[in-house]
Amino acid sequence: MANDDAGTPLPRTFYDRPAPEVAPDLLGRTLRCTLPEGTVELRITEVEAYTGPDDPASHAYRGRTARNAVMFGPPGHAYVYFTYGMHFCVNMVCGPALHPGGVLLRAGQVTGGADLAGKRRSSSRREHDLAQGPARLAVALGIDRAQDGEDVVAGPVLQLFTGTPPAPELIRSGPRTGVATGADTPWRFWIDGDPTVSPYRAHVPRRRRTG
DNA sequence: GGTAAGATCCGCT
DNA sequence: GCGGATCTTACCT
Repeated sequence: MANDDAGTPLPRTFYDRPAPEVAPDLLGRTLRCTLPEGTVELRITEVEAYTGPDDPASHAYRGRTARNAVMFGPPGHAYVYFTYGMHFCVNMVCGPALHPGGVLLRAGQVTGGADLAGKRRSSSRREHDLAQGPARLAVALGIDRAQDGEDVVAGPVLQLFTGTPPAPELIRSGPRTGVATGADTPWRFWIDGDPTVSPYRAHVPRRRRTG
């Protein structure tokens, strides 16, 4: 479970910067989720940055609501939201004082508690897709709405450690996945060549079900 | 009070 | 490669 390579906890100041700056810095970090069921650890391999009023794709774009309130709070907390009627996604809240926003965790390599992660991800066939995609990552870690607002600096449920960041030349960036607006903004970051990175998909509006 | 669209995933073809 | 699942949120009247 506990990984000796996890390193030391990331301090609050790590998150107190604009999301697009924090996002690439999160690659290679170790995220640990400790629940009564057990502990799962993963190495972050793919992220996306979202900011505030200047970012039409961000949940914070239209101001504070009950759903996105955590994004407007102090940095270093988890913003967990429910989408598509069935999926949870996890963000790290960044520098809200000056730049309300967060970083969506899109994929990771499970490095600890793979048995438990695999149990939760029963449809997973291979190790590399245990946390390949934001909703899969949340399932593998056991994260749902109960973790919305969790402090990822103080813990005790979610904690981030220094881990082993990739060499700078392995960090790639490109347009964000599945967003309707601001798709030209290269705020998706991933580790080049990592098998756990999710495939890019452009946004496709879903047609209303014809009655 | 009604409705359209969504920071997605899975199974089937 | 394509379409269905499933429900919350936010915007419109």
